[in-house]
Amino acid sequence: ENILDRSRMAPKTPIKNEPVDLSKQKGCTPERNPMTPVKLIDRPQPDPWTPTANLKMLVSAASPDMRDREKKKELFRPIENSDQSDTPDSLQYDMIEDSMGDEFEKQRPSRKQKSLGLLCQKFLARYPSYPLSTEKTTISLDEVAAVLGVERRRIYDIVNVLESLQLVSRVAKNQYCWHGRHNLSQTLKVLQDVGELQYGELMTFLQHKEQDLEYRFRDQKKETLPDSQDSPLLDFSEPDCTSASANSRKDKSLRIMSQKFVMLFLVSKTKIVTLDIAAKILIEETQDTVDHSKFKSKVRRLYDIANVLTSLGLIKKVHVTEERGRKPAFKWIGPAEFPARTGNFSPSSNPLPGTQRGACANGKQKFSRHASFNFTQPCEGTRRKVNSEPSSPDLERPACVVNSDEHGCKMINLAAVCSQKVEEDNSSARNPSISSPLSHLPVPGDSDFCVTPLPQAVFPVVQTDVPSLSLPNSISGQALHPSTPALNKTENEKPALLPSQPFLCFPSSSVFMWCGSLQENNLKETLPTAGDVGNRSAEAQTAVPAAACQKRSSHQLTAASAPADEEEPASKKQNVEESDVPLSLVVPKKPFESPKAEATPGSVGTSAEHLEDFHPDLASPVAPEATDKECTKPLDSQKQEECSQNKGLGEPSQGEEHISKENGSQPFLPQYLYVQPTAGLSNFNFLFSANQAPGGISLAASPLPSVSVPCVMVPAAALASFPLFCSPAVISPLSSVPDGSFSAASSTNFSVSGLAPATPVLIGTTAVVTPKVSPTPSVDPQQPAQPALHLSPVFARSCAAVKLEPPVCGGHPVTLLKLQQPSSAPLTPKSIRPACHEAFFKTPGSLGDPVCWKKNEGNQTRSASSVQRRLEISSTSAD
DNA sequence: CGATCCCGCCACATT
DNA sequence: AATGTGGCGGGATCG
Repeated sequence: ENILDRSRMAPKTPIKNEPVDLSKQKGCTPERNPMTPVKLIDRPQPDPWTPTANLKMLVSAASPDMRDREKKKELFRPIENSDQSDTPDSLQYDMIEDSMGDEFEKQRPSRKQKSLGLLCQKFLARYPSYPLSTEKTTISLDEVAAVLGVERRRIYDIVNVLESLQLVSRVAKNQYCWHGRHNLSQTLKVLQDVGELQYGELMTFLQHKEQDLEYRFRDQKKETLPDSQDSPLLDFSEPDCTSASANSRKDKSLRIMSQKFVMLFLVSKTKIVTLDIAAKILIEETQDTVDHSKFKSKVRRLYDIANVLTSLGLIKKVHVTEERGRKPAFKWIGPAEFPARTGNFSPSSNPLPGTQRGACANGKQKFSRHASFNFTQPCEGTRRKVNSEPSSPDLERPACVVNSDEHGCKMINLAAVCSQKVEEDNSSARNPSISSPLSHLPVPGDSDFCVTPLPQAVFPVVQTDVPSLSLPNSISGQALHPSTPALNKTENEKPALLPSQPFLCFPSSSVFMWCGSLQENNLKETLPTAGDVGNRSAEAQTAVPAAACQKRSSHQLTAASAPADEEEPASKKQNVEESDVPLSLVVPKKPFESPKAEATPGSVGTSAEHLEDFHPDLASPVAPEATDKECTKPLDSQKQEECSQNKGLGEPSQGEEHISKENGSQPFLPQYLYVQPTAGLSNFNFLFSANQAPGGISLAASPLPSVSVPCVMVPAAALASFPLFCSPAVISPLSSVPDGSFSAASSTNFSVSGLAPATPVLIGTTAVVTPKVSPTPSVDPQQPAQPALHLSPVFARSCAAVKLEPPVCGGHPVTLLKLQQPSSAPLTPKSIRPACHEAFFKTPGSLGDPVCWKKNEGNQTRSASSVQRRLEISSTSAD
């Protein structure tokens, strides 16, 4: 509908403003956006511009009926149209169909045409979903409002929600910085973690019990908790800088509400949340009392938020049948589960940047940062962070604190929510593939990659967090980083930094093997998802994919139909978007993606590709990224010095096999190989094994020192839950050796040993990357904290993991935890930081030596290092 | 008639 | 005080 509407809308809406715009545009010519940095998307207002639109325009022009204003616009448009002809397909259809009837509508813009959702789509169309690193796009509220032809107030509605997801951040008065979706997965992860903390316990609890309980709870709810939720869940806001003063009203509402709303989805089993339940949960006070009016008001706001989220392709409207009848509800169709429940907490540390506006007003700094980070691809981002660390400004973002105690109440609600039955809006919606599969993907990588801009800096941390459960986190993080480091080298960034950090640096080309923690099963599931994504990407790039992904096909169709999708991601379609979303998810999985992304704009696709690796089909199709392929193969011959294994790799699929071979026993393991194309960076190749081994990873990771890759192998069991890790552990580059030591764990795929010699590798913990960046630090602290706070579950898990690990790193992990905990306890970011520092320093030695890394024995060292790093980072930043 | 949600008043925040 | 933000809810539309 929206689409159609849009087309229609275009004509009308703008009326007032448009003239202005037009004038501007004219000057510039179609692309005009000159003014706006954004430029990216011309299509922004595609609606009008579609070819069909043009026709309409012409027609209308011909007819006297047309309005004056319209005329103006139209006149201009035609010109523009020519340029933009490419505009979105959807529009076109509409246009065609409508063309005749439109006129009427034009005249009178229906409410729909003015809807916030549509407006949001237009808004999003203006900016690239995955902006290039270099670009930092600045958004001027006034300008956008004028261009879109709406009052500024409406723009606030959109921006506030986007900000809650960190798609944008406020830079200054009237100015926002567009970050795109690079960090989206990270943000979601954080929200999920936080949500779990707050609601999760109950949720899970409830879930088990099930609906019955739910209902009960609902009733109970009233009684139970007063929730103090008031305080922003995630406060992105920076506690520190800005005076607390700001808190007052701003923190609340839309931004926070949006985050909470998203959390409900992420925590909900069904991924479906009804408006009323959400409203009740979100109402600060006790639910019962809630006046009807208050409730109504809340619902209204939720509609506003839902419209934006829908435009983002994160949710869609559905109906749930409950006891009584059907109720409006929304279903989450965005990426789902990242790291997953297993190790959630970490995120909290970094919470989302979003809110923090006020904080220090460092607009400048932020700005710069953003610039640097944002766009760079994830990988770079991480790197930069490192570099940037010194800069420190980031601190602003200090971690967010999450307070989530009120869980109880919420939980109840959640439970209710969860329990809800969904009618399922439609068969299609359900595709498990989308939501669930994705979930599997761990995002660890993403976070790293994504790391985005400062504000987001947090994320990186988050990543770590995930793993936080046990060391694994760090590991995972590290894994990701490798690429970054490499980049750094190339770039010249400071090697020094790198060393400190947890990553591995490989000389330009190197091959990495990853072990996926995911279980086969999971993998499979994930794969599909990935596949989807991949497909999309592939399709976009090449037509190939389709076959492979049946699943998506339905969804894809749209995409397929419009080859251009890639280009237009944001522009319109949810469909596309949806796919996009998943993609993003995917990306996360593969830590490396980011690098690629850098190289290729279509980073998203790339990520998918990686995933695809698993599937032969996908992989090949993906090809589009010739680079990848090239990389892979070349790797064989070339790069992978170490990778004896890799040889086989030539192809990704093969790579898997190899891995498996090595692993031998492990059936699941070999998931895939990821080769990183050199594209942007130095050439890195990655091989992933999908196996679960995650557990191993975690530990292994910690041990950084010994780059020896071997580490990885943690018993999966523990980690299993976290897919992420794998990677970290992974990293071990080539693993020629296997395992010896660790592998014992079973999964061990790699033997890093080989690597060490071959190339200098730096292994960092995940944290590493971020280290310097202030934001991250904060995050780290949090992570630890969370666990502590929270809970047990995680904690326990972590412990378990640790136990498993013992052989390898055992102790270390634990240690880390402890350290973290302290920090966590305080909760407050600040407090945490200090702690971190201390901790950080303790271990430093290990970190510092590059050499150590390579060889290091020590898991311990590694772990410590990672931890330290984190700490450092925080500290540095703080400093 | 209930579900949506546009519109813009106006309070609070920031400059 | 002016201007930026954005809470909030009346009431118009939609279905």
